[in-house]
Amino acid sequence: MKKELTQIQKKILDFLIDQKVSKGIPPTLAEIALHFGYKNRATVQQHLRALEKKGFIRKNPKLSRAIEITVEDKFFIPRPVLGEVAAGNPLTIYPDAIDTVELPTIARMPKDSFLLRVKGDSLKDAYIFSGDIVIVNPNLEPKNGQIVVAILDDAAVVKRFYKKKNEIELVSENPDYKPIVIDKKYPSFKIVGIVVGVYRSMDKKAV
Amino acid sequence: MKKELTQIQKKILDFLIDQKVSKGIPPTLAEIALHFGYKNRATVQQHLRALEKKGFIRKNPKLSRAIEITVEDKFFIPRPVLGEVAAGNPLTIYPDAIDTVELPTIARMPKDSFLLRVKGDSLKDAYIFSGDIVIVNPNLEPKNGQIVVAILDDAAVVKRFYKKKNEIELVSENPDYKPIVIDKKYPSFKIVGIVVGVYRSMDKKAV
DNA sequence: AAGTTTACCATACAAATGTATGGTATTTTA
DNA sequence: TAAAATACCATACATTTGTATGGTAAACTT
Repeated sequence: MKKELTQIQKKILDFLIDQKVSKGIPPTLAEIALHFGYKNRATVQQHLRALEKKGFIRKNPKLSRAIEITVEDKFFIPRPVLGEVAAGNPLTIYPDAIDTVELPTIARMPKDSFLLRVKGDSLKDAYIFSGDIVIVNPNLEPKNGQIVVAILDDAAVVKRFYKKKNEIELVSENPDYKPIVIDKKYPSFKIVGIVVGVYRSMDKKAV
Repeated sequence: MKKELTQIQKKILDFLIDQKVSKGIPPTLAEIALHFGYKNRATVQQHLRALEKKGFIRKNPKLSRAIEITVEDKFFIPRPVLGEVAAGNPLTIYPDAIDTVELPTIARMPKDSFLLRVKGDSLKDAYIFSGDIVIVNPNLEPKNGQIVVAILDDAAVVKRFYKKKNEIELVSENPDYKPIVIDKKYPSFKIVGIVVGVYRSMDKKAV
């Protein structure tokens, strides 16, 4: 049996994954048809049948929205990590995803938050370590003492944020690193978002 | 308007959250009715109407499974923390939930897993700290080097697991703590589960 | 050249689904 | 004590949904 997907089948699978990740629920046939402009559900039906035949999804017959995505591990869907962010010295942030993190299929990432993998050890006294995944919300105003992700000359850092009179100070918790002081008018400085959580999977830690 | 939930309404909300987290999709009215033993969907219908009236969910009319949970931030779902577990000296584990944690939906949380809050600093070299939430999966076999939760005489510890010839060694990463050595026939020793993830919220860290 | 796969369409239908309406009994609130 | 909310039940109905069947046209195997 041929296992490769056609262009359209791949687009539909992408849509299924995207819906499941962003909306939390798989779409109905009608919703898929609407999205792709099909005039009836039978067309979608055949694409799904092809996807199931090739082993990418499993359908629970008769139940609505019961499309299981069986690529890889059933539990996890790779999510892009948008870049690496330095806790010590700045690292470049990549325009495209540089890596993927295994997130559960059940996971629902809000559209406005994203993930970054931390490199470096300057935040070790804030208990964030190299390899950890930080959850970044770009739609929050930073308050003093919060940990933020900031862009400095095309590089990104994750540090604790302090607003002074005419400058902003980004401090590491690790005394080995000096605080970064930014004048408010510094052109290429931008707060990317607030770190709202840290997540670390233990999978790879076994010896 | 009264905002408090009745016992049954709370149970139904819990079920909605649980289904969304574990299955990824909210249930249909029929599925809820089946779970609670109701003979028809109209009963569920009224409970959902009450939940919506009190502002805990939002329904997208006419669409199947279109139940949005609107409690607090949609990003975080409250999950019970079953007890506290010692990374240093053993602590008692509580039979009922002692607290709830707003766990991000991105965190891996299989249905059979549960949460424990860590106290103590014996695992600080494994980057787990007092106050962190560990996600524990009780249905995995421990491998050498993995971090496990174990029960010793009605108290629980979280330590790194090493299986030797005739004994099991539970070691701290912190050199201040001596390893615990357990004979395989020790009666009240039991592995509770494997730590599959660590989560820490940043909310409270702002100064 | 013939067969298969792909990519759409249309129509039809049973089951699932959400919803409306009305009923009964108990508990809570005013 | 009366009114309102709660917690179930039953029946009914229009849509939604998944699915089956059959058709057309193009692209790609063999």
